[in-house]
Amino acid sequence: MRWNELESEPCPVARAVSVIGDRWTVLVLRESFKGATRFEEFCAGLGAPRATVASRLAGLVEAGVLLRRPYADHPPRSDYLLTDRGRALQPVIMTLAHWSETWLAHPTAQAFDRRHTICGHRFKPVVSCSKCGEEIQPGEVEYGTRQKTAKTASLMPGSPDGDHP
Amino acid sequence: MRWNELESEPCPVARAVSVIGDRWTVLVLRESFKGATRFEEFCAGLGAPRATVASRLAGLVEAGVLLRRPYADHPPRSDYLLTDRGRALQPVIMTLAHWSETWLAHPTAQAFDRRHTICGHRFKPVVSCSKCGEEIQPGEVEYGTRQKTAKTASLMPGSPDGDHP
DNA sequence: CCCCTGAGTTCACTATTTGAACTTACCCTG
DNA sequence: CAGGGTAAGTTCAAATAGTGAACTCAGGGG
Repeated sequence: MRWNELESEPCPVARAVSVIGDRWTVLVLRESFKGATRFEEFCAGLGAPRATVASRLAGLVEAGVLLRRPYADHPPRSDYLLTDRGRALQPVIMTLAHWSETWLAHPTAQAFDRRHTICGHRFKPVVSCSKCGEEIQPGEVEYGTRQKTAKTASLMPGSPDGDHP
Repeated sequence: MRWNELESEPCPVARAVSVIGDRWTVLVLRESFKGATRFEEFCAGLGAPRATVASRLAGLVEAGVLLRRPYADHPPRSDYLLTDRGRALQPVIMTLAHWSETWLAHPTAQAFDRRHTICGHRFKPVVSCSKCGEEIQPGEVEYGTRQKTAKTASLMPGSPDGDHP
């Protein structure tokens, strides 16, 4: 199965992956959320080859996540803005960044400095259940269809490395 | 920049991407959360070439997201269990699936059937601020360092496709 | 005129993915 | 005990994608 066939899969995760399941694509989105709009800004923030940046931007535009808006003719210039669909990815990036800060500690790490503009604070994204309102703890989610739930290594001796916070 | 250099970047998103920023890796995790533990289960659920599955499983084990546990010698057999670090990725997969269900409607789509085992209901993952407790709306997050916030296409005329729910 | 910026494209190389077949080792059935 | 099945991978050639550097337009400035 080639990955461009993923977009016609019934599973929502597979279709999401067909849009943003690529290393550079996620980083392009990060730059977008941090305020980048122009080709050169994306190139500078990413350190990826220009051709790669161009192809990822084009893909995100095609997927309706970014909007390419010409802002000058003649030297034809465009910038790239998040659409509603793109902005809706913010929870994904936030939870991903939070996971990384929590579980991938690193000498030169620097937190992402996310601030909630309503209350003005730095925050952690808390994920809760839309039905009961309780915060969802790892292991409290069950995936239907198949009967079994995720099997985990909780009672394993000496799990290598899996022990940060 | 080659992507294996990403793991030593200061940005948490970049380091997260170095671990799970790959199409098949995310789908391997999906299978894990759905209960897969054995090599053949991953192969069957993914439709990816066996070599790719093997390499992604090895990568996730190396990253401490999965634990490879031998369960038989002689025909040497192992299975793959989520570690704490792996289970902590659940919010990422949930918000990703939710984004896809909301914004990538598709004829053959079928919802992921996530159920909160505490209250027993199907739910949507709601992301809120750990400081004020309010649900975070798109556009209410500001990324420090750079002054500007994400620029978006909210007041653009005729945004192509970016208008689903 | 010469160099600079912005937004890409082109090109030669390298690395990774794919799909199919092969391996190893045990179990089961007839 | 030959033949088939299962599990967990490896191996290999061919196709595909990513990399880094250089190049292209179209102006602008000095």
